[in-house]
Amino acid sequence: MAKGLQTRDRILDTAFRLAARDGLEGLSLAGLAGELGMSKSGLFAHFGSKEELQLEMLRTASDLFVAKVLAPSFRQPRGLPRVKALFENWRRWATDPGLPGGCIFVAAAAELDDRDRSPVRDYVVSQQQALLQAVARAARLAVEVGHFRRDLDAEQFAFEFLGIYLAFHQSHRLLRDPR
Amino acid sequence: MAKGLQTRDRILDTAFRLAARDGLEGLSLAGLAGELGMSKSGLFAHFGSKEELQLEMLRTASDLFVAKVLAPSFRQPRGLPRVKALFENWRRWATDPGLPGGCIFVAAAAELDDRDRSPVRDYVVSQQQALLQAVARAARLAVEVGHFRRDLDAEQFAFEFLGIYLAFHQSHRLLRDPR
DNA sequence: TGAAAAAACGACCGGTCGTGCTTTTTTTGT
DNA sequence: ACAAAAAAAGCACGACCGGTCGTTTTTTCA
Repeated sequence: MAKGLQTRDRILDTAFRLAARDGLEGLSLAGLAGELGMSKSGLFAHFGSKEELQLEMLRTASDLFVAKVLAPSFRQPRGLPRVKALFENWRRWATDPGLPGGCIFVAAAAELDDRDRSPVRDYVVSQQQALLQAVARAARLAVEVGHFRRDLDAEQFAFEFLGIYLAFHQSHRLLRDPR
Repeated sequence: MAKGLQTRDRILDTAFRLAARDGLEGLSLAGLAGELGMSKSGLFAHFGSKEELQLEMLRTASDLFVAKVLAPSFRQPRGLPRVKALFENWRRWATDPGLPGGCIFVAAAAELDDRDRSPVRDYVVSQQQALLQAVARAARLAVEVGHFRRDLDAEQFAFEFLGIYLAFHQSHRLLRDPR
């Protein structure tokens, strides 16, 4: 009963990498199966539908994001060190050479932005909001500690934080500007 | 000899709107033909390939962007008024209710970011760079006129300008936050 | 070790994709 | 008005899509 879950993890891990480059729709069962060296039907049996595979894949991506970006940052002392760690870890996440295609959430957000509501879209939205909230929380703590101006708008700070990340992501991935 | 070009324009205009929502790959010939009330082959005869259609469509999008955002802004007096107009016109472009799906270039950029080079990708990159340059130029003029600090880094300003735009676009389209 | 259960497989389904080729309809210039 | 030219339609193709199903292989556990 363990072998199944093990392959399932392998599938999700590969799907995660593949989807970062080709998008959520661009990720095809045949292509994924080929990459894994297994049959399409054998792969598909692990999931009830492609949508469920996408959802599970995004969940593993979230877990990885928490493990690599959020958790280590929030282990830093509150205030400026934590905000700086957040920035630096997030930047690393977007440029990790092991993850071609950059941040899946950036790709997914652009892909789903004006689409109808769907479980996948709802999940991406909720994750994005949770992330903005986490950044805002770190900023508020930095105000309390005295590292930031007392009148700082934490939500606005999180918004601009995201903006810099998106612009950096685009410059790095699209324009291939290493700066 | 005029009817052909006229239909061609209609096709490109509709393709432009459709691609903003569904992306460059998501835009299908059958769907586009259906939207136009014409046959897939009749439509296809206007272009040698789908790639050429995508390119032509992006060119019309660029023309529209210049006409609606850049040209009117650069008619404003140099300095702060011009920069403000740039910001405001650009914001309007991203929220134009006539263009569901927001800015095609944002969608295309996310879709193509880590893909191999292609004529379409090259075009999007060149347009993005030209846009950043235009913003930087406006910023430099604002420095000359004395509206901005003398030591302003114009390229950095353009980068952050883009960041705010991207974050705004995402918040508006994905999170549906009207703020 | 052998039977039950889980996992992987291969063939196949209806449908859509982009793209040719041929024919019909519409527009154009005389 | 009529022939030449342009535009649109019709049809078919091979490839790929997500998904189903019955069979075979592998794993698990008694």
